[in-house]
Amino acid sequence: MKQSNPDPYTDLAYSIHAVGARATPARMRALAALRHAAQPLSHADIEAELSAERMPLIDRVTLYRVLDWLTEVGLAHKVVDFHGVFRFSANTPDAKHTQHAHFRCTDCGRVTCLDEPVPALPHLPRGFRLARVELDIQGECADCVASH
Amino acid sequence: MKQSNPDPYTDLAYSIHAVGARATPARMRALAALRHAAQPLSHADIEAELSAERMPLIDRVTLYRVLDWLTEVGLAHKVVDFHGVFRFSANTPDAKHTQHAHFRCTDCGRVTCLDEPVPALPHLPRGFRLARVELDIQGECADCVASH
DNA sequence: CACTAAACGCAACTTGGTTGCATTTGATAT
DNA sequence: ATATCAAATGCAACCAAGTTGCGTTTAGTG
Ligand SMILES: [Mn+2]
Ligand SMILES: [Mn+2]
Ligand SMILES: [Zn+2]
Ligand SMILES: [Zn+2]
Repeated sequence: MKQSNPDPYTDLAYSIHAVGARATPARMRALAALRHAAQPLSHADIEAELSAERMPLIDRVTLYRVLDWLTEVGLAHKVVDFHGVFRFSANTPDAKHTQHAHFRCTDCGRVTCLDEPVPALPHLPRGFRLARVELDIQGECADCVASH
Repeated sequence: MKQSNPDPYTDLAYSIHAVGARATPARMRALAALRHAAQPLSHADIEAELSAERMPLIDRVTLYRVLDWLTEVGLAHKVVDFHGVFRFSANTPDAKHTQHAHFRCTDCGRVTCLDEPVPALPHLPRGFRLARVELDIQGECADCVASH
């Protein structure tokens, strides 16, 4: 368990060891991809990125398992997009991405983080227990509206 | 274009003719299923229901096309659930289902309509155009929490 | 360096959804 | 009533995303 990097967040192996697990290449590379991404990535997105890095290929099943595992241990966040495809994002230490909503442009496909906080939920009937909430907002971004 | 039923909403053929299209068995039966449903139904749900009615079977491709068509003309509403599966609900004339959120129990799978209105959205950056919003709330319902 | 639980790679499979095309049919016009 | 034809259907083949089972490899530990 070497401690290479002084910043615990940017050190991939450190982050993985921190949840008590083995820091394998597949996990580190997938997590790196998520951390450098500007938007939530699909399995296909990540597979494409990883195979561009000229390194040994990671099996697609392994990648599915790694992504679900990252989600399980809280290093990533999993949501389903409007096409029914799962997308993953890195959970920053302060969990920024869970605190705000995302806007997806139907034209160019870009995802914009909305800076305002997610609105308060309608409160649940007595006895109900909340697990998670997903808020997806779809439309056209300013660029696409302008260029019509 | 016979006008059999005095209530235009409960008359399936009427509703379909009203959007200028042919009232076929597949369309009427699918729409009926959605209108009688207490929750949004998946393609598989509807297929099961339709094949229980002892009538000629409707091809699965036709059902996919009918559901997307109903959505296109505004007779139905299409959303994607937490598993990435599309679910459809009938659009009542006053569009009730678009005005409130749904709670899905991870245990028993039941969907509960939350009576409170959907909270106000975070407002969008200048120039953005909103098309649709999807709010999904997941957790355990009171029954499942009680029976642990 | 040896050990072993944990992770990986591969093949096969499943589910949900789509495409192309030949055949049938609902509504209209005669 | 019947002919007509765009619109809708049925079928076969295909695709994309995700899962399961199992034998092999490997990260971390002593
Ligand atoms: Mn964000
Ligand atoms: Mn799918
Ligand atoms: Zn755009
Ligand atoms: Zn329940």
